[in-house]
Amino acid sequence: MPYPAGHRERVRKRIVESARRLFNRSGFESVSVDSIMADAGLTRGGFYTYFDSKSDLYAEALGCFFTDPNWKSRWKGVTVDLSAGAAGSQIVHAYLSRQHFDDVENSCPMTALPSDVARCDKRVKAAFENVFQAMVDFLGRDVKARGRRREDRALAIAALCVGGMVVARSMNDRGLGDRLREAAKNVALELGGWTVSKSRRGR
Amino acid sequence: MPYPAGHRERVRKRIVESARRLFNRSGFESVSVDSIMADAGLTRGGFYTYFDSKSDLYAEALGCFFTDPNWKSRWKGVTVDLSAGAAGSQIVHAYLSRQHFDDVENSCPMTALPSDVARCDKRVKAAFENVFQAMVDFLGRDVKARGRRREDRALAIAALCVGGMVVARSMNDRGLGDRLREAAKNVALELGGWTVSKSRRGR
DNA sequence: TGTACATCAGTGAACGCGCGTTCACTGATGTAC
DNA sequence: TGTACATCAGTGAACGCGCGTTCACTGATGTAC
Repeated sequence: MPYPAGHRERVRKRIVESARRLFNRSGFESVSVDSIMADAGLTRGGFYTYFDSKSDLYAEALGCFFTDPNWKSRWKGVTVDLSAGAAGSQIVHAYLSRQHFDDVENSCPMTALPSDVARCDKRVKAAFENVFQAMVDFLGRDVKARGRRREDRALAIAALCVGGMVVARSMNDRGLGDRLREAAKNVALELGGWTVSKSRRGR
Repeated sequence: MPYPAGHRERVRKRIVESARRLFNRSGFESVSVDSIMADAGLTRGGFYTYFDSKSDLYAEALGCFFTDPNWKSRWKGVTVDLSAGAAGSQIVHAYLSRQHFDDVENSCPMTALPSDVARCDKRVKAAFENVFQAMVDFLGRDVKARGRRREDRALAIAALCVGGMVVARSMNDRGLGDRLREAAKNVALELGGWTVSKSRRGR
């Protein structure tokens, strides 16, 4: 058994990480297997001993967003502490933050890749679905409403976060993007029943 | 002056239409100039007498969504009549309809292409921005609130429509997609102050 | 009405390039003795 | 401790292919006479 135990595991993880960042930045088509392997410090030839296809890796890179225990502090200066209560409000603030807006590489894949995924195969969509479902579950526990209305609002808040962010990223005018994130944040907090005092509305 | 007057204009329009449909279906990278020209009944060689680059055509195809006066009846069985009042409610219903969900080719580009656009150049983003701004303007006139709150809600309703649709398209589970569209619709109507009687909530 | 002609919309072969994937090979490693 | 060896992680050349773009050419057209 040459090479230390766990070596393969660690290298594999490094490839997935490189892929996640590069896919987030450039989408599925524009990232080559070559560039992923180079980013991970390897050459293209070894790729197919780790993954069956580029598409396979894509599904894995996409799905690992909430699986990775580090997601809660992925955006610099923004952390989410689910044990501290008001998790829903924290997620909304973090998701629609300027830090998340700017940090494309560590972006939530729902913001960076949704229209890519809509054209992909079932495994990729399944991974996307899991990410969305996880977000809705986190939000839902905290929504101040009951039954159907609670479900509706959890789904809507998630859609609002994703929609606000994805549209903001697709515009030239940074100011308009800021306004949009701000509006989405205000309305999302209102929908969750997490509205804060007026003095904090400016930021 | 060989060829009838307006011939060039008409052919050009046909190319943009083909491009719009194909880009909506497969995104920027996966559609070739060849396939667009073939779809328009031409061969690849002529392309560059009409457009400077593939990217140029993309920007134009994207921007023409609300410019084309036919957008109000783009999805089969769903029409929007802005003169009839309650335009906001109509837009929300149309945007989040199953018809829009299914009709990818005639989809709003904000639903079909947002993460593509986020990686494109300024001209493409400018076109996207115009589409979004147009939608927000249509909605804003009708929102039952005032001042800053009205603006916030118009922006949020638009983001909710786009987000709900784009996420629904990226999932495997059609049922979950239906639930999401439904929830987004309910919440969007509530935000606009356009809530209808309980009996219509099922559909 | 019929013919010769100039125009230019459209053609299709060709360019260099980068892609996903395969495969025969190399060489760094831990192990056995 | 030192050496020979089997293993297998990683290499890089090669495959066929489709891409965006260019360009010398063709042939359908309206016009002039």
